[in-house]
Amino acid sequence: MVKHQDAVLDRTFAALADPTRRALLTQLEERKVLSVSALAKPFSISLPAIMKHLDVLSGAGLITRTKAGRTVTCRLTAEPMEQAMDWLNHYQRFWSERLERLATFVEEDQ
Amino acid sequence: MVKHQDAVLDRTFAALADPTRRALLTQLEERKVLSVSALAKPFSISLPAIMKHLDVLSGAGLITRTKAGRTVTCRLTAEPMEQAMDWLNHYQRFWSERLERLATFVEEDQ
DNA sequence: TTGATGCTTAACCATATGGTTATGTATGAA
DNA sequence: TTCATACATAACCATATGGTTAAGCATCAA
Repeated sequence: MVKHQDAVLDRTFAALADPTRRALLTQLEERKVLSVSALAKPFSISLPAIMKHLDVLSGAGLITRTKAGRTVTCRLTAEPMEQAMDWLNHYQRFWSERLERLATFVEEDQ
Repeated sequence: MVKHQDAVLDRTFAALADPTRRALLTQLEERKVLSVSALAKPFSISLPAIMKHLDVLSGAGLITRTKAGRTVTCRLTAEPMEQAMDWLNHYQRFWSERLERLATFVEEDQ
Protein backbone atom coordinates (compact mmCIF):
# COMPACT_ATOMS: atom_id res chain seq x y z
CA MET A 1 0.00 0.00 0.00
CA VAL A 2 2.47 2.61 -1.13
CA LYS A 3 -0.37 4.26 -3.04
CA HIS A 4 -1.55 6.39 -0.14
CA GLN A 5 1.93 7.67 0.67
CA ASP A 6 2.28 8.37 -3.04
CA ALA A 7 -0.79 10.59 -2.98
CA VAL A 8 0.57 12.48 0.03
CA LEU A 9 3.81 13.19 -1.86
CA ASP A 10 1.82 14.15 -4.97
CA ARG A 11 -0.19 16.74 -3.07
CA THR A 12 2.71 17.98 -0.98
CA PHE A 13 5.10 18.53 -3.90
CA ALA A 14 2.32 19.97 -6.07
CA ALA A 15 1.41 22.40 -3.28
CA LEU A 16 5.06 23.47 -2.96
CA ALA A 17 5.46 23.95 -6.73
CA ASP A 18 3.79 27.37 -6.71
CA PRO A 19 5.70 30.49 -5.59
CA THR A 20 2.59 32.14 -4.16
CA ARG A 21 1.88 29.10 -2.00
CA ARG A 22 5.49 28.91 -0.82
CA ALA A 23 5.27 32.62 0.05
CA LEU A 24 2.08 31.97 2.03
CA LEU A 25 3.85 29.23 3.98
CA THR A 26 6.79 31.52 4.63
CA GLN A 27 4.41 34.17 5.99
CA LEU A 28 2.89 31.57 8.30
CA GLU A 29 6.29 30.45 9.49
CA GLU A 30 7.36 34.00 10.36
CA ARG A 31 4.19 35.17 12.06
CA LYS A 32 2.74 32.08 13.66
CA VAL A 33 -0.95 32.59 12.87
CA LEU A 34 -2.65 34.86 10.35
CA SER A 35 -6.19 35.52 9.19
CA VAL A 36 -7.08 34.88 5.56
CA SER A 37 -7.30 38.60 4.78
CA ALA A 38 -4.00 39.32 6.53
CA LEU A 39 -2.39 36.53 4.51
CA ALA A 40 -3.83 37.92 1.29
CA LYS A 41 -2.78 41.54 1.88
CA PRO A 42 0.83 41.36 0.58
CA PHE A 43 -0.26 39.76 -2.69
CA SER A 44 -1.53 41.53 -5.78
CA ILE A 45 -3.93 38.76 -6.78
CA SER A 46 -7.59 38.61 -5.77
CA LEU A 47 -8.89 37.14 -2.54
CA PRO A 48 -10.61 34.19 -4.26
CA ALA A 49 -7.28 33.32 -5.87
CA ILE A 50 -5.66 33.28 -2.42
CA MET A 51 -8.53 31.16 -1.13
CA LYS A 52 -7.85 28.58 -3.82
CA HIS A 53 -4.20 28.47 -2.83
CA LEU A 54 -5.22 27.99 0.79
CA ASP A 55 -7.52 25.17 -0.31
CA VAL A 56 -4.56 23.46 -2.00
CA LEU A 57 -2.35 23.98 1.06
CA SER A 58 -4.91 22.60 3.51
CA GLY A 59 -5.76 19.82 1.05
CA ALA A 60 -2.10 18.82 1.27
CA GLY A 61 -2.33 19.07 5.05
CA LEU A 62 0.27 21.82 5.18
CA ILE A 63 -1.99 24.30 6.97
CA THR A 64 -5.05 24.14 9.19
CA ARG A 65 -7.84 26.73 9.26
CA THR A 66 -10.00 27.47 12.29
CA LYS A 67 -12.98 29.79 12.18
CA ALA A 68 -13.72 32.13 15.07
CA GLY A 69 -16.61 34.47 14.44
CA ARG A 70 -16.17 35.72 10.92
CA THR A 71 -12.39 35.49 10.79
CA VAL A 72 -10.48 32.34 9.80
CA THR A 73 -7.00 31.93 11.22
CA CYS A 74 -4.42 29.80 9.46
CA ARG A 75 -1.43 28.04 10.94
CA LEU A 76 1.27 25.70 9.68
CA THR A 77 1.08 21.95 10.05
CA ALA A 78 4.45 21.05 8.67
CA GLU A 79 4.21 17.28 9.20
CA PRO A 80 3.59 16.37 5.51
CA MET A 81 6.76 18.25 4.61
CA GLU A 82 8.60 15.70 6.69
CA GLN A 83 7.50 12.98 4.26
CA ALA A 84 8.70 15.12 1.35
CA MET A 85 12.01 15.59 3.19
CA ASP A 86 12.30 11.84 3.76
CA TRP A 87 11.84 11.23 0.05
CA LEU A 88 14.42 13.83 -0.93
CA ASN A 89 16.78 12.61 1.79
CA HIS A 90 17.10 9.36 -0.09
CA TYR A 91 18.73 11.32 -2.91
CA GLN A 92 20.88 13.35 -0.60
CA ARG A 93 22.50 10.02 0.18
CA PHE A 94 23.03 9.63 -3.56
CA TRP A 95 24.96 12.89 -3.88
CA SER A 96 26.89 12.14 -0.71
CA GLU A 97 27.92 8.83 -2.24
CA ARG A 98 29.06 10.55 -5.39
CA LEU A 99 31.06 13.09 -3.42
CA GLU A 100 32.53 10.37 -1.25
CA ARG A 101 33.52 8.32 -4.26
CA LEU A 102 35.19 11.41 -5.66
CA ALA A 103 36.99 11.96 -2.38
CA THR A 104 38.06 8.32 -2.21
CA PHE A 105 39.46 8.64 -5.69
CA VAL A 106 41.76 11.38 -4.45
CA GLU A 107 42.80 10.18 -1.01
CA GLU A 108 42.53 6.66 0.40
CA ASP A 109 41.02 6.29 3.87
CA GLN A 110 38.41 4.21 5.65
CA MET B 1 17.06 38.44 -7.60
CA VAL B 2 15.24 35.68 -5.78
CA LYS B 3 13.17 35.21 -8.94
CA HIS B 4 15.57 32.76 -10.57
CA GLN B 5 15.86 30.56 -7.50
CA ASP B 6 12.08 30.70 -7.33
CA ALA B 7 11.82 29.27 -10.83
CA VAL B 8 14.22 26.46 -9.94
CA LEU B 9 12.05 25.50 -6.97
CA ASP B 10 8.92 25.77 -9.14
CA ARG B 11 10.30 23.34 -11.68
CA THR B 12 11.87 21.01 -9.14
CA PHE B 13 8.78 20.64 -6.96
CA ALA B 14 6.50 20.41 -10.02
CA ALA B 15 8.71 17.66 -11.45
CA LEU B 16 8.57 15.76 -8.16
CA ALA B 17 4.78 16.09 -7.90
CA ASP B 18 4.12 13.24 -10.33
CA PRO B 19 4.39 9.59 -9.17
CA THR B 20 5.60 8.39 -12.59
CA ARG B 21 8.42 10.92 -12.56
CA ARG B 22 9.39 10.01 -8.99
CA ALA B 23 9.41 6.35 -10.06
CA LEU B 24 11.68 7.22 -12.99
CA LEU B 25 14.09 8.96 -10.65
CA THR B 26 14.03 5.98 -8.31
CA GLN B 27 14.89 3.69 -11.23
CA LEU B 28 17.80 5.95 -12.09
CA GLU B 29 19.03 5.97 -8.52
CA GLU B 30 19.01 2.17 -8.29
CA ARG B 31 20.58 1.37 -11.65
CA LYS B 32 22.92 4.21 -12.34
CA VAL B 33 22.26 4.77 -16.06
CA LEU B 34 19.39 3.59 -18.24
CA SER B 35 18.31 4.04 -21.84
CA VAL B 36 14.97 5.69 -22.57
CA SER B 37 13.39 2.41 -23.64
CA ALA B 38 14.74 0.57 -20.59
CA LEU B 39 13.32 3.32 -18.40
CA ALA B 40 9.96 3.07 -20.14
CA LYS B 41 9.64 -0.73 -19.95
CA PRO B 42 8.22 -1.03 -16.39
CA PHE B 43 5.46 1.48 -17.10
CA SER B 44 2.14 0.82 -18.76
CA ILE B 45 1.94 4.20 -20.46
CA SER B 46 3.17 4.94 -23.98
CA LEU B 47 6.74 5.87 -24.90
CA PRO B 48 5.81 9.44 -25.90
CA ALA B 49 4.24 9.89 -22.46
CA ILE B 50 7.51 8.76 -20.87
CA MET B 51 9.42 11.10 -23.17
CA LYS B 52 7.35 14.02 -21.93
CA HIS B 53 8.11 13.08 -18.34
CA LEU B 54 11.81 12.91 -19.20
CA ASP B 55 11.51 16.38 -20.77
CA VAL B 56 10.08 17.69 -17.51
CA LEU B 57 12.81 16.00 -15.47
CA SER B 58 15.64 17.31 -17.62
CA GLY B 59 13.92 20.71 -17.80
CA ALA B 60 14.16 20.77 -14.02
CA GLY B 61 17.79 19.70 -14.28
CA LEU B 62 17.13 16.48 -12.39
CA ILE B 63 18.45 14.23 -15.17
CA THR B 64 20.82 14.55 -18.11
CA ARG B 65 20.45 12.72 -21.40
CA THR B 66 23.36 11.79 -23.67
CA LYS B 67 22.89 10.29 -27.10
CA ALA B 68 25.22 7.54 -28.37
CA GLY B 69 24.25 6.13 -31.72
CA ARG B 70 20.52 5.64 -31.60
CA THR B 71 20.20 5.10 -27.85
CA VAL B 72 19.87 7.85 -25.28
CA THR B 73 21.14 7.15 -21.79
CA CYS B 74 19.77 9.00 -18.79
CA ARG B 75 21.42 9.64 -15.48
CA LEU B 76 20.59 11.52 -12.30
CA THR B 77 21.79 15.04 -11.61
CA ALA B 78 20.45 15.46 -8.12
CA GLU B 79 21.82 18.95 -7.48
CA PRO B 80 18.48 20.81 -7.90
CA MET B 81 17.01 18.53 -5.26
CA GLU B 82 19.48 20.03 -2.85
CA GLN B 83 17.82 23.41 -3.29
CA ALA B 84 14.44 21.80 -2.63
CA MET B 85 15.93 20.18 0.46
CA ASP B 86 17.31 23.52 1.63
CA TRP B 87 13.89 25.07 1.32
CA LEU B 88 12.19 22.26 3.22
CA ASN B 89 14.96 22.23 5.79
CA HIS B 90 13.86 25.67 6.87
CA TYR B 91 10.57 24.12 7.96
CA GLN B 92 12.20 21.15 9.60
CA ARG B 93 13.64 23.74 11.96
CA PHE B 94 10.06 24.88 12.53
CA TRP B 95 8.91 21.41 13.62
CA SER B 96 12.02 20.91 15.69
CA GLU B 97 11.22 24.14 17.51
CA ARG B 98 7.69 22.98 18.17
CA LEU B 99 8.91 19.64 19.47
CA GLU B 100 11.57 21.32 21.58
CA ARG B 101 9.00 23.70 23.03
CA LEU B 102 6.86 20.70 23.88
CA ALA B 103 9.85 18.98 25.46
CA THR B 104 10.75 22.10 27.43
CA PHE B 105 7.21 22.23 28.70
CA VAL B 106 7.70 18.78 30.25
CA GLU B 107 11.27 18.89 31.51
CA GLU B 108 13.47 21.92 32.06
CA ASP B 109 16.96 21.87 30.55
CA GLN B 110 19.21 24.06 28.47
C1' DT C 1 -31.25 47.66 11.94
C1' DT C 2 -28.09 49.11 8.91
C1' DG C 3 -23.90 48.79 6.97
C1' DA C 4 -19.19 47.46 6.61
C1' DT C 5 -16.06 43.55 7.17
C1' DG C 6 -14.43 38.81 6.33
C1' DC C 7 -14.89 35.03 4.02
C1' DT C 8 -17.24 31.95 0.49
C1' DT C 9 -19.26 30.40 -3.82
C1' DA C 10 -20.30 30.46 -8.67
C1' DA C 11 -19.34 31.04 -13.35
C1' DC C 12 -16.17 31.78 -16.46
C1' DC C 13 -11.59 31.96 -19.05
C1' DA C 14 -6.82 30.88 -20.83
C1' DT C 15 -3.23 27.97 -20.48
C1' DA C 16 -0.78 23.84 -18.73
C1' DT C 17 -0.63 18.90 -17.96
C1' DG C 18 -0.69 14.09 -18.95
C1' DG C 19 -2.20 11.09 -21.86
C1' DT C 20 -3.26 9.07 -26.64
C1' DT C 21 -2.31 7.48 -31.79
C1' DA C 22 0.07 8.11 -35.97
C1' DT C 23 3.98 9.17 -38.40
C1' DG C 24 8.88 10.27 -39.14
C1' DT C 25 14.00 9.72 -38.84
C1' DA C 26 18.37 7.82 -37.91
C1' DT C 27 21.14 3.82 -36.68
C1' DG C 28 22.48 -1.02 -36.30
C1' DA C 29 22.05 -5.83 -37.94
C1' DA C 30 21.22 -9.37 -41.47
C1' DT D 1 19.72 -2.91 -49.20
C1' DT D 2 16.30 -4.00 -46.18
C1' DC D 3 14.22 -4.23 -41.92
C1' DA D 4 13.86 -3.79 -37.07
C1' DT D 5 15.17 -0.87 -33.25
C1' DA D 6 15.36 3.46 -30.63
C1' DC D 7 13.92 7.67 -30.25
C1' DA D 8 11.36 12.06 -31.82
C1' DT D 9 7.53 14.87 -33.39
C1' DA D 10 2.86 16.12 -34.47
C1' DA D 11 -1.85 16.49 -33.69
C1' DC D 12 -5.21 15.80 -30.77
C1' DC D 13 -8.00 15.21 -26.38
C1' DA D 14 -9.76 15.57 -21.50
C1' DT D 15 -8.97 17.45 -17.34
C1' DA D 16 -6.46 20.40 -14.02
C1' DT D 17 -4.63 24.85 -12.69
C1' DG D 18 -4.51 29.65 -11.65
C1' DG D 19 -6.59 33.52 -12.43
C1' DT D 20 -10.73 36.75 -12.99
C1' DT D 21 -15.45 39.24 -11.71
C1' DA D 22 -19.83 39.10 -9.49
C1' DA D 23 -22.73 37.90 -6.05
C1' DG D 24 -23.86 35.81 -1.44
C1' DC D 25 -23.80 35.07 3.62
C1' DA D 26 -22.51 35.65 8.28
C1' DT D 27 -20.92 38.56 11.96
C1' DC D 28 -19.51 42.64 14.39
C1' DA D 29 -19.98 47.74 15.20
C1' DA D 30 -22.57 51.86 15.22
